Order: sequence, then structure tokens, then C-alpha cells
Amino acid sequence: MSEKSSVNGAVLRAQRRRKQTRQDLLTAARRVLSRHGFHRTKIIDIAGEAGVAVGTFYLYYPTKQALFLEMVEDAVRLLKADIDRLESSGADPIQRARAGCETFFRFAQENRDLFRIVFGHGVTFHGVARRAQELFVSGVAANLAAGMRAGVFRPNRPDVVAQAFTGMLLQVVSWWIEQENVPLSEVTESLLEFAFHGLVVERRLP
Amino acid sequence: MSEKSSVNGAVLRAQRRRKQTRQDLLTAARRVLSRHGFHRTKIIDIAGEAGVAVGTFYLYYPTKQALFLEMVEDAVRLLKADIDRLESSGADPIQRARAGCETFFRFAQENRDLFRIVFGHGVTFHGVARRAQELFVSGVAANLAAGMRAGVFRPNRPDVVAQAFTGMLLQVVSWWIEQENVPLSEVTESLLEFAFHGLVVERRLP
Amino acid sequence: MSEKSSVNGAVLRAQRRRKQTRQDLLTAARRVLSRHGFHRTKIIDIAGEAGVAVGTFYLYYPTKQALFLEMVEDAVRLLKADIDRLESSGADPIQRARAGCETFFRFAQENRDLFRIVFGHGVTFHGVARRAQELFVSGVAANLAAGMRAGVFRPNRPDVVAQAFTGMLLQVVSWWIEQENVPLSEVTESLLEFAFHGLVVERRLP
Amino acid sequence: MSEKSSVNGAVLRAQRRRKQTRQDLLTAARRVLSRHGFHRTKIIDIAGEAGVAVGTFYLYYPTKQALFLEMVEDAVRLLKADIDRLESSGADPIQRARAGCETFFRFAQENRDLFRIVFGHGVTFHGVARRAQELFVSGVAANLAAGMRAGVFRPNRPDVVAQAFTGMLLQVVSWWIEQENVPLSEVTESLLEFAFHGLVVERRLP
DNA sequence: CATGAATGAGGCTTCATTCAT
DNA sequence: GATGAATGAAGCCTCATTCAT
Repeated sequence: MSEKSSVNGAVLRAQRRRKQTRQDLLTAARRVLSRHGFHRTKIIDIAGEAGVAVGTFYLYYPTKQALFLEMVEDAVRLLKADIDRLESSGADPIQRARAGCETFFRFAQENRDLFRIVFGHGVTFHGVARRAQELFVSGVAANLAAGMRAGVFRPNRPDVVAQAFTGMLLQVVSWWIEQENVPLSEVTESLLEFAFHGLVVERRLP
Repeated sequence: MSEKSSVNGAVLRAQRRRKQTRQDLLTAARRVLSRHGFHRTKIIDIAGEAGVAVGTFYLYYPTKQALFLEMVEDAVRLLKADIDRLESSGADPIQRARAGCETFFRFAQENRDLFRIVFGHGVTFHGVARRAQELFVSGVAANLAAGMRAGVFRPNRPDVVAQAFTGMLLQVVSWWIEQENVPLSEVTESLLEFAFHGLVVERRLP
Repeated sequence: MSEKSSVNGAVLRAQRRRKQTRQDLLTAARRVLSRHGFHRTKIIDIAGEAGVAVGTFYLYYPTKQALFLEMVEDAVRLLKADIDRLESSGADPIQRARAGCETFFRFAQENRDLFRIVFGHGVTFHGVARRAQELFVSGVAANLAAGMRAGVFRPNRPDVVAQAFTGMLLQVVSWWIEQENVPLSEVTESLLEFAFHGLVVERRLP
Repeated sequence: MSEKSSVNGAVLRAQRRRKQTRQDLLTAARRVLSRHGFHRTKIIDIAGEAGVAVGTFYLYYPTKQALFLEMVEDAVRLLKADIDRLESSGADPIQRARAGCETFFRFAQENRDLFRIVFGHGVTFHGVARRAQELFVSGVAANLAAGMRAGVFRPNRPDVVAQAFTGMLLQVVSWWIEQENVPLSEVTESLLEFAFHGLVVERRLP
């Protein structure tokens, strides 16, 4: 038995180590990719940043694409989890829009590198990234349509507004993430005030 | 005299031919770049699409970058010209925002390929393209700030709102340009309605 | 008859013009080749320097090689003519060696560019050039052998000394041709003094 | 410990392999360059001769130039070492000239390919090679001047004679290196006899 | 004849991927 | 598993040469 358990121990240790190396590669890839983008990032750079040899990279990922794919999928999964959590909370479209916004900002803040890679400009827009975005847009569209039906949101084309809303969100987050010292609360406040009430001062009749 | 004029004729013909080839290359480059993006486009693809040999490309542009640069600069110049024209027309911030929007849509419609290359996703975001965008954003910010000072626009952070406004514009145009049969007027209408009045139905107190 | 002679005149004029263009190309080629060497010289440079178009070059020379060949052959012919002239003059090996030297220097002076191209360093040593040199060496060897047989020159291996003599000549001329203000007479004097009497001070027995 | 030492073993083996490949490339480069000269030698030729793929070349040298440079520098270093060794031995200018000659011949014999590349004709004369030669010439000039001051060498312009001496040396070695069955001793003998006593039979007055 | 735009083979270089150790 | 040297396909660019005008 002692032998068996020691063998077990070895296996476990090996598995843990594998997982660790994989994690190192992922982290390294995030850093390097978010700095230089997909095309200017060489496998050797990622391996170097992770402190392993080139060959090792290929023990964990079959191609450069595959790594990229996994990263995007990770990002999408993370973001989706955040968003799903708020799905369940309340059904007020306004609250949901607000929450969606905040979720997005929080996600960007917590996964700066990942965000830069998947949504950021300065990076090739991959098919994967595009699909991720489309998913997001359709979620937004659904919420908008619901809000309009409920009479909470002004009637409009949900498809157009969903694109617009997503575009503004992405752009503002992309911009904000590169700024120093612009408080999150202030940005979301501004953004939501604009999204909810628009630009124009409504003139009340007497 | 006959010799001289025939020589002149030859020179003119050569010049015309040069111009034609240059134009062919430019057109080909637009098509191919807008289809495949910067990195996946090979010089040989552009030359092939233009119906010339590789070497010919280099008679007109020193590198792929240089061609790309020229195209972006062209696009920026065209767009800027359109925008400058409306600068002069009226000073009402609302009218200007509306006109800016429409200009942008019209530009995209008339220069579909160029737009895809410079502003579209699915394409590497080059430093040049980024700078073009920043220029645009700052123009928007100026108009917004003016409108706020004039009391026409609701007070807000112009920097944030400019990013948001630009983002929505870009996203919607990028989306629209790939659609068939979505009438321009309807899209701009939707977009401006959203941008001006926001999402939320204002409830009047009795 | 008048028609015929005018036609004749035209033909003559054309021939003269052809000859002129050919000469222009040759002169241009000398200049450019002697500046940049064979490999770094482009046809377009030669044509440009000659004030004609690229295509014109190929009306006179079938290839770049051919031009180079002709230049080298010209040089050899010129040099050979100079040397032959002195062949006939006197038969004293010492006088001939002296005259050979002086001829070589004079040739280099009068055909600076050509010399640089054919004999100079800094330029690819082409097969043609090598053969020219071998010819020269064998001429020298013959003279040396004659002088030795006549008891005027110290007995030695003519093949080795011919190489040595040629080498010193080439090297000194190549060096001298790049100097400013080193009088020809002084150089030949030095060189011949060395070649004739060697380095060492002969000690006479009492 | 076994793991560590096996890792160490791997590292050492890799280092040895690297060194071997580098050496293979160097040897191959010598062979090919000395056969075809700088311009007609393609990277692929060198790699092929070394039995590796093109890419491998670039693991060791950034460009063809760089390899060439290293080879020339190697040659210069080797030759300089040989010459420095004799610097220290004796100070008799005659002995030194003789020793210099012999050193040069020995070097050419032992580094046939290298010599052909750096000093040989049939090869582009690179800036590096030229500088190497100039160094050599100035060493010769110094020795000559010393000999003249000491009254051992006939008075003359040291600059001219240094060029001449170097030229004869280079030419004779270049010639000799391509010959079969010309004994070294005989060639140096001939050369030195010529260099020391010149061509002309001195006639003693009674 | 002259022109100069066009050609495309050929050389250089990079880097994702493989593989022997 | 890990290593890193080796691979070679693929892309960029040059320039001697051709050819339509």
C-alpha cells in the first residue's frame, strides 16, 4: 500500500505541476499578447515569459491559434458567468442595463490583459472575438426589446440600439482601461446618464 | 515637330498608364485588404488582384505598410473633407451631431472597402487608424462641450460621452455596412433618437 | 541622286548617333562601375548616368556582363598597345622592365576608372580580369627569362619573380592612383630602384 | 541528484551540439566562399554544404555579412598572432623580412580557404579585408624604415616599397597556393632573393 | 531607335512547428 | 515531461531583362 500511495502521490504531484505550467503559459501569453497583439507575439516570447522552452509550449497547446482560442473562450466564459449572475437578479430592464454595464467594467478591470486581447483595439479582431461580441450584442438586444415592450424604454429598433449600446460600452471601457486615475464610478455614472437620458435637454411645456 | 509631338504623346501615354496601374493597385488593395485584413493580405495577392506582377507593386509603393498608410490617409482626408463641409453649416450642436452622423454613414456607404479597412473590426487596428479615430473623438468632444455650455445638451463629462458617441457610431456603421436592405434613413433615425433622448421613458409629473 | 545622298546623310547621322550613345554608355559605365563595383552597380544607374533609358542599354549591350567584358577587353587592348609599342623599342631587358613599369603607370593615370575596374581591389575579380592579368604576367616572365639568359638579371625562377614583379606593380599602382600629390616620377623611381637592386645594401669586400 | 546530473548532461550535450553546428557552418562557409566568392555564395549553399537547413544558418549568424566578418576577423587574428610571435624574435630587419615572408606563406598553407577568401583575388575585396591589408602594409613599412635607418636596407621611400613588398608577397602566395608541387622553400627562396637583391646583376668595378 | 513600365526568377529572412535527446 | 536545436514553407524585396508603345 505504501508503494501505491507514493505512486499516487507522484501522479498527483505531476498533475499539479502540469496544471501549474499550463497556468504559467496562460499568464505569460496574456501579458505578452496584450502588449504586442497576436501577430507580433512569437511563441518563443510566450515560452520565454513563462520560463519554459519552446517545445514545452507545444505540450500544452497544439498551435498558437489554439492558445488564443482558449484565452478568448476563457474570457467569454468569465464574462458570461458574471453576466448570468445578474440575469437572475431582478427583472427591471433599467437595473439590468445598469448592472450589465457595471459588470462589463468590473470584468475589464479585473482582467485587464484579457480584455485588451479580446475586445481591445490594437489587436487583430479574430473570428472568435467577433462571435463573442455577437453573443453579447444579442443579449443586450433581448433586454432592450423586453424593456420596450414593458414601456420602460422608448420604442426603437432593438437591433440598432443594441449595436449602439454595445459600441459605446466597448469604446468607453477600452478608453478607460488605458487611463490612469479616472474613477470607475464616475465613468459608469456618465455613461449611464448618457445612455438612459440621451444628449438633449428636454424642454417641458409650462 | 512631328517627332516632338509624337515624343510628347509617348510621354503622356506613359504617364496615363502609370496613373492607371497605380489606380488598379489601389483598387485591388482596397478589395483584398477589406476582405482579409492587413496581415493575411500578401503583396502577391494585391498584385494578382490588380492583374500585375509582384515587382510592379514595388514600382509604386515601397512596402505594404506604405500602401496601407496612403489608403488610411486617403480615407481620413476624404472623411475630413466631408466633415469640414458641415463644420461651416450652422452652429447648432444638435444639427451638427445629426449632420456628423449622417456624414459618417454616407462616407461608409460610398467608401465601403476603405471604411472596413480603417474603422472596421476584423482588421488590425494600426497606429494610423487609431490616430484617425482619436482625431474624430476629439472633434466630437468639442461639439459636445459646446452644446453643454450652451445648455442644449445635458451636462456630463464630454470625454466619456465623446468616446461613447464615437463607439456607438462606429459599431452601428460597421454593423450596418454588412447588412443588406437596412435603409440608411431608418438606421440614422434610430441611432439619433437613442443618442438624443436615451433609453428611458421620462415620466412627467402631473 | 539628291534623294539618295540625303538618305545616305541620314544613315551617316544615325550611325554617328549610335556610336555616340554607345560611347556615352561606356563612359557612364566606367564612372559608375569604378565607383561602386560590379555588383552594386545597377543597369539603371548606368543608363541614368548616360542620360538614356534602361531599354536603350540593351540596344547596345546584350547583358551587364557583356558591357563589363567589353570594358575589360578595351582596357587590355589599350594596355597591350602601349606595351607592344615598347616591345619594338630596344631589346635591353632592363630598359624593357623600366619601360613596362612606366607604361603601366601611365596607363593607370590615363585610364583611372578603367584601371580601377579591371585591376583595382574593391571590385570583384572577374574571370576576364584574371586572364588579362595572366597574359601580363607571362609577358613579364618572358622578359625576365631573356634577361637572365643574357646575364643581365640575376638567375632566379622566372615564374616566381614574374608574379612578384606583377604583384608589386599592381599594388603600387593601385595605391598610387588613390593618392593625391605623389609625383609619378618619384614613385616609379622608388619602385624600380627596389625592383632592380633589392632591399639589401651589398657589402663590397675590400 | 540523478535528475540534476542528467539535466546537466543534456545541457552539456546541447552546448556541444551547438558548437559542432557552428563549426560545421564555419567550415562549410570557408569551402564555399573560397570557391565562389562572396557574391556568388548563397546562404542556402553554405547551409547545404554544412548539411543543415537554411533556418539553421540564422541561428548562428544574423546575416551573410556577419559570417564573412567573423571569418575575416578570425583570419586576421590568426595571422596577427603568427606575426606577433616573430615580432619578439630578433630585431634584424633582414631576418624579420624573411620571417614575415615565411609566416605569410605558412599561414596561407595552413589556412588555404581562409586565405583565398580574405586575400585572394576572384573575391570581392571587402572593406574589412582591405583594412586587414592596410594593417599589414603599415607593419611592413615600419620594418623597412627601421632597416633603412640602420643602414641595412638601401635608402628609399618606405611607403612605396612597403606597397611593393606587400603586393609581391600577396601575388606570389596567391599564385603559389593554387599550384601543385611547387615546394615552399624554393618559392620563398626565390622571392627573398628577388626582394633582397633585386633583378639586376651588380657589376663590380675592378 | 528610344522609352520606361512591367516582369518574375531568385535571394534573404522569419518563425510556427517538429523531433532527437 | 522538458528541452532547444533544427526545419523549411512562406513572405518580402531586388533588379536584370523584356516588350508594348
